[in-house]
Amino acid sequence: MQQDLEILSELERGTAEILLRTELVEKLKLGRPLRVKVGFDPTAPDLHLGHTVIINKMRQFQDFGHHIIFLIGDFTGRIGDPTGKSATRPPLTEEQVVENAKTYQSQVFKILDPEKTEVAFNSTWMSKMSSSEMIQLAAKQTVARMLERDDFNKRYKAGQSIAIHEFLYPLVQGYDSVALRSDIEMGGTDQTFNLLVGRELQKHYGQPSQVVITLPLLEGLDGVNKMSKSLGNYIGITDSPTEMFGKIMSVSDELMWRYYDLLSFKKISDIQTLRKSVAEGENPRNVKFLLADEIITRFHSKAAAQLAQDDFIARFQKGALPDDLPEMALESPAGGFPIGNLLKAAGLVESTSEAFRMMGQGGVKMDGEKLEDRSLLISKGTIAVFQVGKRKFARVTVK
RNA sequence: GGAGGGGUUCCCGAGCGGUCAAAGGGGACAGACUGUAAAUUUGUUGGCUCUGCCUUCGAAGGUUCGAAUCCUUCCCCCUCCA
Repeated sequence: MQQDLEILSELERGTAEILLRTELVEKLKLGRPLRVKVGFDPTAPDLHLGHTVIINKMRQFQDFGHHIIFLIGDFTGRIGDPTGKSATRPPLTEEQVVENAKTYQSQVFKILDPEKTEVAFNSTWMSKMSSSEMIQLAAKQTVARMLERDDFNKRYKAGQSIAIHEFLYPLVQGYDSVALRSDIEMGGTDQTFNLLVGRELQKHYGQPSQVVITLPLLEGLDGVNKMSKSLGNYIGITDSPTEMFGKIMSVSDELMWRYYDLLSFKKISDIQTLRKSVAEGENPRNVKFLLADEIITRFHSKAAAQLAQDDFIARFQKGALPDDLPEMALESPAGGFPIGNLLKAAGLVESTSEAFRMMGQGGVKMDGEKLEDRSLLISKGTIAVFQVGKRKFARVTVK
């Protein structure tokens, strides 16, 4: 009993909400592995730290002996989302789904134990569902209830469109819980509504309702929006150690604590100690170093983390060039390579116009020398390091 | 089915025949300052063979010396009524 309570407080750590907590306590007392379901969208196979908040929690359940179901929502992914609003997602092909699923697994298993994880695809049962069954499923929810969901509500009030199939997605997700007989479903706080639909549907299908556990959404590097690939404010778990280090260092001090809370495996008391030291004058940068070290060690290795830090110090405190400097040889047109074109060909800028803009702002350097002459021609045989802004470099050999 | 409103550059949003690559804000990027932090501040923000040229204002046609702005058809969104 005492032991159950200890487990409970560990499981509660870092969660946003548990509905209902009393039910969770009951379920934990059942003395059998609980079926914990978490769904993932197969359209974005590259995981970032935002996803790992929940994966870490899954790992925790796993460590306590529970059964983790990693559900891939391939059925909905294959239908696509032609709402029109959010940059029309093309439906995925079966091969793409399989491919994405593989990518997912290889990344997720950096945290989860593959031996103890069940991977499921909702197309297994959804693609067999007949249209009459689908309508029966739809009959179990009401439009008014759907409009309670925050984003639907806002869009409805703002006069934006809501396609019918969007109402179907929460139903499908909820039905997944029925199909899997899940005891617990976890998701981000933005999933609360969908997760609750699962509870209701299970009741309709004569099953005990799942406990819903929501986890906070991790803010992205901008500190405002949730971390997402499409916003470009993410730290991917396959990012190189140097990239990770740089991105973590660019996080604001305030956000750093948020990352500690949601991503670090350190004890809460240890994090408190760090906060205290900063309050007493410690440079927050050093605390950020520790965070970077922990995260890079998790996804790469301790050695890689150390190298990344050394590289960072050398580069930004001593002005050295990065280790992983891209090297390339570019074919020059006759008569010399116009600087704008060279920067574009090297991938340092999007367009020659941008190259000229950057030059006008003093953001372009060749071997450390600021370049300002936009008509500059780089002659064949030149080997030089070009830099645009603080973080874009390339060593170019002009052929 | 009927009536009305609307689709503008990354986003929001002005423009309603020439001076519009298109106000303003947001975001982003770059410079200064720093701890690749925040705040502040300066600037940039369609492309190119860059003092000029080319492409953009839902799509396609048309009127005009000239269209984001006018006309026609089409597509899409919203509101109210049925």
